Amino acid sequence: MYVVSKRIEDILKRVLVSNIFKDREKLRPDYVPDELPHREKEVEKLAEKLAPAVKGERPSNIFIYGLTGTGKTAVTRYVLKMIKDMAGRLQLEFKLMDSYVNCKVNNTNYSVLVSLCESLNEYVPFTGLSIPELFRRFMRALERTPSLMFVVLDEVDALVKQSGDDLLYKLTRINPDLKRSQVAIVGITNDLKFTESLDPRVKSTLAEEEMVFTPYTSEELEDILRQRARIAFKDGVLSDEVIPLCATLAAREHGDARRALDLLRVAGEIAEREGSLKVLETHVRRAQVEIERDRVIEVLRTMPLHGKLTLISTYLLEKAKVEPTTGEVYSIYKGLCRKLGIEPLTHRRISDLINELDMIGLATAKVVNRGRYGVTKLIKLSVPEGAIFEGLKEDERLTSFLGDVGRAAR
DNA sequence: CCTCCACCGGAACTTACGGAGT
DNA sequence: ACTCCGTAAGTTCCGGTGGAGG
Repeated sequence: MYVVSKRIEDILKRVLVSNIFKDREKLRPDYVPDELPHREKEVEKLAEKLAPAVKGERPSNIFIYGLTGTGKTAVTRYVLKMIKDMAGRLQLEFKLMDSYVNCKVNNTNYSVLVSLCESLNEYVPFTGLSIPELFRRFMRALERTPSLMFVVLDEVDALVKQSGDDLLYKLTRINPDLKRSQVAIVGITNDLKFTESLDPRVKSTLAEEEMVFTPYTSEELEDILRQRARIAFKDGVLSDEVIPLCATLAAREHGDARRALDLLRVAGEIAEREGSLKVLETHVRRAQVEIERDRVIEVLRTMPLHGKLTLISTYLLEKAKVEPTTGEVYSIYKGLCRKLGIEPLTHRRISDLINELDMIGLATAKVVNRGRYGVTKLIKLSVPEGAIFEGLKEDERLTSFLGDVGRAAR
């Protein structure tokens, strides 16, 4: 008892007085720093485009493209914050507001509208109403006070893929129906050829202006990391090679700043956990493995049963040195279902589940044409099997034969 | 040069669910 | 109590595909 409470005390102490961190929150992806290194031009350009807002003129709708972690969201937040600060000092006779919606999280028309309403302090039920009714309430809330509202739709491609562009169409044409207020849309996407999938009518109004964010280079990432490290870490705890390594690793992933910051933060956490006084190269290496591993386990935890079975089927085929094609996976999958005494899904559905595995990044699925022998998908797992087993073992529906699978693996 | 495999993937439809409005 | 609504997951149906092998 004494030993345990002593250890808990140690843990608490370590959290309270860190050897490593000054302020860990500064490394979180949603933290917007006072300056955005190597995005000065973008900040300026976006500010120019949005500036008319402070005069009460509706800015053009803007579309921002760029891969993940290139600063799109940060720049947008940053500029909007400055504009709102400015507006606050000017005492305008209208309200300047913004609503940020992440469409990857809210990827249905309904939930996007719900969060738009909520940002106007308009309560709406999370289900039950019709879309037109929801839209009406949004407009009513908007008209309560004269206002200019920025609607930021982050990862808007996810919304369109899921639910079509109806809502986008309606939003782009809302202004003529508003008497006292105005809406400007900022669309953000990391799908570079997203607008091709849009209705031309939507495209022309939504993307009146366009901006493209290019990936950070390794050197630029280093600057970003240095700036954050200064405020997040205690002085002198980072050994020299840490920041360049994080930058290089992230640059390999198309210059993803979020990735770089994650690496740095987790490396710090690992160092802290083992009571090291410095963050070393080895901590970064281990951070890389840990991030990936945690991601896999988390994804697996929330994956539906049939998705898991599809994954296991692929795994078994790879172990048996059979090329996993859709057909092969499906027949193994059916066998697993029989063992579990559950109804298998259709071939068509499994084909989709395989695509989902690809999308999540647990596997890659490539369509191959084998001429005489038809067209199929060639599936390949892209994560270590250890992490897969780790993620699956909690599922008690699988425990009965997961042991067998494990043994077969050895 | 044609055929034909073994699937791909779009689209419409079904079912179940949670809840609103009346 | 009843009807209406949107979403998620899954099924059914079906036209399309492109190159190995005849």
